[in-house]
Amino acid sequence: MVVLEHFLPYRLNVLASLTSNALAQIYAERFGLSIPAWRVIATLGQYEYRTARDIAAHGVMHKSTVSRAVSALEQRGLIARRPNEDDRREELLQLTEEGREIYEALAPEALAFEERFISVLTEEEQRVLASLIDRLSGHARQMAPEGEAEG
Amino acid sequence: MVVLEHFLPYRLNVLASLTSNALAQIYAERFGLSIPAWRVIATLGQYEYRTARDIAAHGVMHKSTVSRAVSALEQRGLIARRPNEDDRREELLQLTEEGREIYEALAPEALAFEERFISVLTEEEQRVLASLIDRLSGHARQMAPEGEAEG
DNA sequence: AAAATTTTGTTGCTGATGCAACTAATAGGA
DNA sequence: TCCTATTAGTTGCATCAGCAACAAAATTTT
Repeated sequence: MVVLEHFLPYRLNVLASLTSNALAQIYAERFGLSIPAWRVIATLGQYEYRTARDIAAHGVMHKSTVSRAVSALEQRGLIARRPNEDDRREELLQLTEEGREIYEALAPEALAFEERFISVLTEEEQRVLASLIDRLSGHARQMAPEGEAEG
Repeated sequence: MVVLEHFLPYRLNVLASLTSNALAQIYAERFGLSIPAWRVIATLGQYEYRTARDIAAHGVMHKSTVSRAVSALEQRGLIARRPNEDDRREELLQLTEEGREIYEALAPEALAFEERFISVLTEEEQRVLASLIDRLSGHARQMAPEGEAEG
């Protein structure tokens, strides 16, 4: 018999949703950003220039999700696109000044949230958790090669 | 700076999505069930009689999600509703014979998937992971009291 | 060099989700 | 008892996700 409360995929989903929703509230209420938008901004904050394709891979999102998030962010003036002259299929994306300001306001809050969230665990437990997640993710990717994750 | 690959909420989401998608494929392709539908069936498989409200709480789903899943399952003849004579706002739900057959075919597959999925970890690591997830979930619930999780 | 294939990114469509408003039933208070 | 508040469940609405089809550009094959 499957006891839902003990079923690992279920529990992972519940935990991920709890944290995701709590975080999304910060993104949305304070900065009007969706989770995909946040991932785009976080990627560009980290790497300066990236293409939509890179961002999708980095943020584990579907390319259409990224495309729409990028459009919205561009309209809001938070990121800028510039065609790549060497390969005109691609566009290089980067944060505008305003985009970077938002990133720099948001990043510490995201990290503070993570810190608060994970503070029930000891440092050692945090390391163990990170390692277990890594191994499970690697294994899960092998089990189901294709596919992007939620946004 | 937020390094997405190291950011715990992000990593939890990716892992949960990976497992969820892989599992959902089994539910969907083999039995035509969505995740909410699976949770309803799993709950009724476990408890026999339940109200929609119980199922929502047990499966951490929004009541509208449960309502629609229940309607669909009823139409397919997998569950039956019976008004509670003592409180006619409620309806008691239970699996039909066909519903139970599906549950009994699906449950072992779900458990086998879980087993395969978690088999990269030792028994001891599995226990540790379960405990860490429990503590984090409990803590996350305190941080953001309201709210249901994905379906 | 022409044709076929692959790749980047966009968009129409469909289905799912959560919120909020609603109905019906019950419980509680004056 | 009547009036209000709460609760179970449904449904309209807006949003959002992913798929698949597509256009444009680059790459590979012959």
